[in-house]
Amino acid sequence: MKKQDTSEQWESFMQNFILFLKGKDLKFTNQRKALALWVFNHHEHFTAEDLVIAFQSERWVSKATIYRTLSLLVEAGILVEENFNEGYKTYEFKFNRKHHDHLICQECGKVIEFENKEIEKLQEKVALEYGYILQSHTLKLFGLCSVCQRKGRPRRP
Amino acid sequence: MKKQDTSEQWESFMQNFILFLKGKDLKFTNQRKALALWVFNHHEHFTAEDLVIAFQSERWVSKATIYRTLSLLVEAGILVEENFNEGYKTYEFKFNRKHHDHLICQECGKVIEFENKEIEKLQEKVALEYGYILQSHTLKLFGLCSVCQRKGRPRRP
DNA sequence: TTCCGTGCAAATGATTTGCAGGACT
DNA sequence: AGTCCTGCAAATCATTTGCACGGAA
Repeated sequence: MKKQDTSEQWESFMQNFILFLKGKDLKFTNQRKALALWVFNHHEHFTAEDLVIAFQSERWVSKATIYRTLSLLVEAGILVEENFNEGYKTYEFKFNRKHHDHLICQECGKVIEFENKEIEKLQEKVALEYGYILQSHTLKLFGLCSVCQRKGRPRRP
Repeated sequence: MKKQDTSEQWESFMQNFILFLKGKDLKFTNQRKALALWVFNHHEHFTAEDLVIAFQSERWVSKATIYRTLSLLVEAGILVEENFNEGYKTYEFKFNRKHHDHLICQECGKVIEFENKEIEKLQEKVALEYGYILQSHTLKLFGLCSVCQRKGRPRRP
């Protein structure tokens, strides 16, 4: 919470990104810096379109660069791609955050992050039963949040 | 396995589809019947493209009708849509099949279906903790199957 | 200076839709 | 007969790419 912490995180974050770029002989441009700063400040889920709106309106970073940079950030392990529902990708800040899964309200779209060690253990067990080495997983729970439950019959007419 | 069983399943399946259509004042056309028959015989995962290839080549059902019918089959509860990986949808036969989750090999793409009651119970518990009413879920485990483990270092160069 | 990056617009690929003639009930 | 359907081609939507110029190293 202290300003100092955030600033340190930022340093470490940016260093990480710069090293990643160097390792691939890529340049640390103003656009990449600006986009990295934006994602650093938006830990919630967002889409490419969100970035387009934020940056294209100021005539600052083009759509093409946004998509190209998002791919880099995913490759660098800074973001993860999620396919929640519709025909577009959702991104989530991952750098230095521990793994979690999602609980999604089908009515309002609200997303809650949760972590459950017991479930993870059972997943390992299942993988073993089938002779798999588990590398990663995705768990999404879809339901109705407490607010939407109260709104009565929530289905479309 | 007995012929009789399959035939009975088919009757029940088709009746179900016809009733669904009637309920929405939709017609049971030859195209819809042909597509329903195809999915009934393809319980594995498939894509819209698979159907296009199967039917367009014989100049029998158009792409537009395939997409429109897939939506109907999902609405009827006969198919479920999955977003496994890339930029297209995968469909899976659901009618009269019990729920299951997936274990996917990242090397060869093999998909194993599994069911784990303990995990499902814990999911209910998690949803409750956050005040959600659970409606459905998706659990995907990604890993290496036993065959691919033996092939040595399986990463791309 | 030398690549690499960027912006633009055009290309792509999956899926959707408008329209006019055809097929169920 | 009256709807609902289908096929076609054109339209969308998110995302990708080719190309010529501009900017980091």
